[in-house]
Amino acid sequence: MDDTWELLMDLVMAERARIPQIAAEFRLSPPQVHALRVLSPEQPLPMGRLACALGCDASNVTGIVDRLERRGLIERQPSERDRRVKVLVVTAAGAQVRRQLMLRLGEPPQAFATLSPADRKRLASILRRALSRAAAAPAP
Amino acid sequence: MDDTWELLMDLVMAERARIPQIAAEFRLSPPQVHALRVLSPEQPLPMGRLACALGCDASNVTGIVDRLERRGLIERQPSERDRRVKVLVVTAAGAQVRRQLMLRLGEPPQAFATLSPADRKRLASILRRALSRAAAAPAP
DNA sequence: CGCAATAGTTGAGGTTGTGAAACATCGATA
DNA sequence: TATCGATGTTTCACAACCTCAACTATTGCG
Repeated sequence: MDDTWELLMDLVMAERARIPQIAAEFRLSPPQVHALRVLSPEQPLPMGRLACALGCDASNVTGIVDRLERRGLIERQPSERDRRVKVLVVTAAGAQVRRQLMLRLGEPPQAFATLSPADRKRLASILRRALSRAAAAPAP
Repeated sequence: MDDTWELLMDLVMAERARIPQIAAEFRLSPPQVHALRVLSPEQPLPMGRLACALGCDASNVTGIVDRLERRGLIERQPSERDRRVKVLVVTAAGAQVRRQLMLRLGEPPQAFATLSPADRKRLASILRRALSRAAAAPAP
């Protein structure tokens, strides 16, 4: 009788499908979008940390970064503290693309734009409760 | 100040990341999981319709179906009405794997298991309203 | 019949992903 | 200080995914 999660899953699936489409609008692949999302222009990140954020192997990140760098969106720079690591810096061009990308990704779907303010407020409140609990109970 | 959508997006992203992991548990790839999810054992589907459901090219589906068929989870069968189309039938083994897969995919995350019944009820109500509006306003 | 349209496959080319091995570098230890 | 295990990145081999264009077989219509 409790189909709450099922409903939410429908939404997750519907939104999931939007990402490849938005990626294509920017001539990027979904992993490239994910990477650009993670890479803040204000805070360079070592490759290893990007791999961790993307949840994939470090050797895989090499290729993704290669292609983003080839387009001039990011740059590898040697770290000053540790000569093994290369930090990823978002270029000016990359920052501009990223800005528009984030805007596009952040657009709420029609379904939510038409919800009443009261519903939105309630929804936000419930979600905050749920997410805070998720954060408070990490894997052992 | 309305971060409702942002909160929901966090949830979508978190759930999105779960799928490759669950797929790996079943020794399947994410597209294979998606395909098996779409293919109901009770209702065979032509390849073209599967391609449509997966949102990808028909030529791509050929390979995905190849691999699912090689594992004995589904079968290609000639359609009786149209000798061009091949309908995809879930085998007995496929139906069993699918059953467990759906169970695993349907598990609500901890965050929702700990929500109060009242919150769940409110959440379901709001989501139903949002999704019904989304369905009522399709693309032109 | 002739022929455009449709369902599926094939092949080329690019991207994602993993795992193993190589390499340079770091940090701790003897 | 010399060594040695651990770490960050890359490279390679391999499998899967994905698209596009071309191809075959079949359908349904004029």
